[in-house]
Amino acid sequence: MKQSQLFTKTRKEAPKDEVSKNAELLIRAGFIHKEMAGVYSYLPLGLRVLKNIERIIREEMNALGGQEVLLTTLQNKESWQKTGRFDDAVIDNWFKTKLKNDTELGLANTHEEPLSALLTNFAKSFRDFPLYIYQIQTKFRNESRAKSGIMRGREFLMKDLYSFSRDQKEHDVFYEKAKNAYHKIFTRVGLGGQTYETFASGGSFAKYSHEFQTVTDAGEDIIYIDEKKRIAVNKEVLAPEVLKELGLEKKDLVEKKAVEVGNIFSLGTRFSLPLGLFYTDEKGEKKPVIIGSYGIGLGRLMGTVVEVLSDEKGIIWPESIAPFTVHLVSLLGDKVDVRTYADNLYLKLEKSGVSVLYDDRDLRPGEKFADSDLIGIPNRAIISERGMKDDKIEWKNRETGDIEMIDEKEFFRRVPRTVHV
RNA sequence: CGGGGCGUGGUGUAACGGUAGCAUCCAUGAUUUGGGAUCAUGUAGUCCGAGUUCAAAUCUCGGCGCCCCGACCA
Repeated sequence: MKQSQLFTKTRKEAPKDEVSKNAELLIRAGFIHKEMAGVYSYLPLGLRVLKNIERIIREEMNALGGQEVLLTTLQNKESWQKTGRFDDAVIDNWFKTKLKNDTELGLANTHEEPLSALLTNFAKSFRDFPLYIYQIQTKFRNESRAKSGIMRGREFLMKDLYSFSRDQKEHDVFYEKAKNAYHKIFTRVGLGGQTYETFASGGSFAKYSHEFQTVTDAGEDIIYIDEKKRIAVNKEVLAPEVLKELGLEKKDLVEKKAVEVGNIFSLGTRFSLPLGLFYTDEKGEKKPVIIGSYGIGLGRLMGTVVEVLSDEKGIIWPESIAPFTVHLVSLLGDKVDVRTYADNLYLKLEKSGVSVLYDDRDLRPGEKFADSDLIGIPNRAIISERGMKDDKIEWKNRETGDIEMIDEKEFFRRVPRTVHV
């Protein structure tokens, strides 16, 4: 894409109504626009990042055997009444609305009930299970206090996977697989080193749930990390008997602030019983389905990457989710041949499928570099008179700042051709 | 939901109760071109509603909005 055609602009100054680093940088660089507290629009650059995150998650969910669906945003209250969760006293952050005839509806808050109820139409035999069903869909939660930019909003994109197993053992095996898939996802988006599998409160059907916590001061949670074992315990369950059970010792634990980028938990028969999700086994016996749920907030994940991977100049995207993998920057001056060469190089890159943002704007170098640092594309290729006199392209790494002068052949060897939006 | 702070051009900021200023962005022109250039000209603003006052961006009350701390977070 040509940068001259990008409708967004960068800003030199941070918006006064944002304090969090993720919102500040993402707004300054033109990735997102704040519509109201806790509600953000994704602009071209931001949407590309979101789509890349989505692609990685989708790949891992499919590898788990997940089937993708898209459930509705408007929700019938019937199934929620069966589980007792339509009551505001039970879930206090519902957005609710009404049909013209006064029928009450819920706006998508989560989907255990609708999906379980839906499944009763299809899955009835032991032969139909296990099932792993997921979606990437907008959730609405009436948070009493939105905060931290895109990390805690009232409207946000979420991947939610639900597992439907025939018994606890089958559930447990999948649960472990899902854990591994989650580790892969966080590693692939560049947060592997800072993200810990964390024991948290499990609710009524399991002793623990598992959170994936990324260490950052922007986090809301306090976790205790055993760095050697690479696991952590959420403060909410920290107790001597818990540590003993998990084989951890207090002296090995380090307290850190962290943000919950994902969570998985076992729901047992909490939803299958009231909603009538049963199957008939080999012997003709009717049994309740064991359910698990597995969530990742995409916007929160994107915000966390910005919190963790940025410097004083701007964002430093990992290649896997960067809006583009290469930022081609031409320093025009009045040299026509620089423009011609850069234009041609851009066309060649596009043709060979490289995800490239071409800064073809007629601006001074300082402004172009500042924008490039802010936007944070991992690889920068600078075309200038200086390089062209030796037939070289300047290849700069956003993270390290390292610069190499390389020829076009080497340049084409280096440009990433990863699957990318 | 409790507490605190704050609302001034698109953005960021100033103005004792007394002429709403600066910077940036945007538009036009000129000079510039390796780290957010310079000059000139132009466009554009006091969140909403009441009240006090000769006079309100400024004081009072109400509303709306935003941020932060805490509570909450299926």
